Amino acid sequence: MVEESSRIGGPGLRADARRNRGRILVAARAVFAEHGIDAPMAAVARRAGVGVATLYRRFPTRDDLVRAAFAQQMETCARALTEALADPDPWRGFQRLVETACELQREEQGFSAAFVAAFPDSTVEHAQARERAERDLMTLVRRAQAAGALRADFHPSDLAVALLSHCGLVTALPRDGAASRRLVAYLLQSFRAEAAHGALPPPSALSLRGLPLAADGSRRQRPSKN
Amino acid sequence: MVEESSRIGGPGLRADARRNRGRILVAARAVFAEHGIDAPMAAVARRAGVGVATLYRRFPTRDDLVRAAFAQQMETCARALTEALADPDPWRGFQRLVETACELQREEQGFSAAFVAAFPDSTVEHAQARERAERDLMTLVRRAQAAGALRADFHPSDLAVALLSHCGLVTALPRDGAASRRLVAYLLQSFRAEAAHGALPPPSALSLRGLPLAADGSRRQRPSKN
DNA sequence: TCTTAACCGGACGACACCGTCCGTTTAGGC
DNA sequence: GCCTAAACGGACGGTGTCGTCCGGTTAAGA
Repeated sequence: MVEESSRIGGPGLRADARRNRGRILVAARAVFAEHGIDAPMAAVARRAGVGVATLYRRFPTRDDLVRAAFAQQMETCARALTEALADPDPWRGFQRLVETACELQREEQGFSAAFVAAFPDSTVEHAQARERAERDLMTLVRRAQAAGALRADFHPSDLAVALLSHCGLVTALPRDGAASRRLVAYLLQSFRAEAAHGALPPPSALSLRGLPLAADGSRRQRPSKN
Repeated sequence: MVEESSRIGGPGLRADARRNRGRILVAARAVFAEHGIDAPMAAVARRAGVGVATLYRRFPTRDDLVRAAFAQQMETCARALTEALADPDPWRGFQRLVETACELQREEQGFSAAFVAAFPDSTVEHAQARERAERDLMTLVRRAQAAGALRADFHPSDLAVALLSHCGLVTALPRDGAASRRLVAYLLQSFRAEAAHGALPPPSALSLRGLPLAADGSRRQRPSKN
C-alpha cells in the first residue's frame, strides 16, 4: 500500500509531497486531455488542488510534467513491442503492436499530443534503450516479412508514418473512435503482403529513435513560436 | 495587370490598400508556414511591412486572415474535385483528387494547419456549395465503385479520414515528403477493390461538410483553451 | 511534546499578445 | 496644386501565462 503510493508519487519524498505529486499527475492527464498539451500550468495546479509553486517544484518544466504524466503510456508501448516480439505469430505481434499504440492514442486524449511533441528530434540520452527498441522492431519486421505476412517493401520507418498520421487523426477528431479504427484497419490491410500491388515510393529517412517505444522518456518541446 | 493586382489585393480599395492587402496575404502564408497558424498577428504585420492596425482593418479576426491566405489552396481542392468528376476513368479521378489535396498539404506548410482548423464544426453558411461538394464526392465514389476499382465498403467519410491523417503527418514531419508520399501510396492501395480482404470496422459518422473541398470558406477557430 | 527541515501556496513582477485609438500621411478627383 | 476621404501605423491599455519568492504550515524524528 505504502509501496504502491510511493511508486505513483515518487520515492524519497515526504508523505504530503508524495500525495501531491500523484494528484498532479492525475490532474495533468485530465487537463491535457481536455485542453491540449499547451494548457496553462496553473490550470493543472488548480485541478490538482495545489499551488503553482508546488507544481513547479516537482516538475520544473512543462516537458518534465508531460513526460511524467504519460510515462505509463510510454511503458505500455514499450511492453507492446516486447510482447509483439514474443508472439509466435509475427504478423499477429505486429498487428497488436500497432493496435495497442493506436488505442492508447485514441483513449488517453493528451497522449497523442505528447506523442507528436515527443517525436521529432530525439537526443542521445538513453541511447541504449532506443537502440534496443529499434533493433527489436527491425527483428519483428523481418520476421513478419519472412513469414510472408508483411509486405516485403515495408520499411521500419513506415511504422512511424502510421503512428504519426493516426496521431494526427485523433488529434483532429477526438471522440471519433470509428475514424481511428477505420484508419488502423486500412493501414494494416495495406501492410499485408497480399496488398502489395504497384511499387511504393521510397521510404522516409526517418529513424525510429524518437518513437516512444523505448520508454525512456527523452522528449523535446514542440516547435516554439520564437 | 491592374485586373491581376486587384484580384490579388481585393476590389474597391485604394491602390496602396490593395498593395498592402496583397503583401499581408503573402506574409501570412510565410509566417503561418514557419510558426504555425497561431503565430502572432504582429509577426505577420511586421513581415508584410505594415502596421498591426492595417492588418486588423483588413482582416478583423485571425480566422479571416487564414481563410483569405489559403483561399487559393481551397479553390485548388475544389477544382480537383470537379476535375476528378470529369475524368473518364473514375479511379484515376479519385486518385488524383487525393494526391492533389495531399500535395497541397505537403507543399504549402501552413495549409495543413488551416485545413484541420477549418475542419471540425462547419456552419450552415454557404450550405449549397458544401452540399454540392458532398454530392459530387458521393457520385465520384459510387462511380469508382461501380467500375470495380474502388472497394465496395469505402465510405465517403474515409476521404476525410485519409486527408486528416495525412494532415497530421505533414504537421508532425514538415519537410519529409517521402513520409507523406508513402502514406498516400499505402492509403490509395488500401482503397483499391483488390485490397479488400477482411471486413472493415464501421465507418465514421462524420459528415463531409467541413472538408475544404467546397471552397466556400466557412471556417471555425481551432478549439480554444478556455 | 518539541524542533526543524521539508513542504506548501498565494502573491507578484516580467513578458507576450491582443485589438483599438488617434494623430499623421497619401491617393486620386477636381 | 489643392482638398478630402481613405488609409496608415505607432502607441497604449487590457488580459493571460510564466516562473519565482517568501512567509506560513506540517510531517516526522528525537
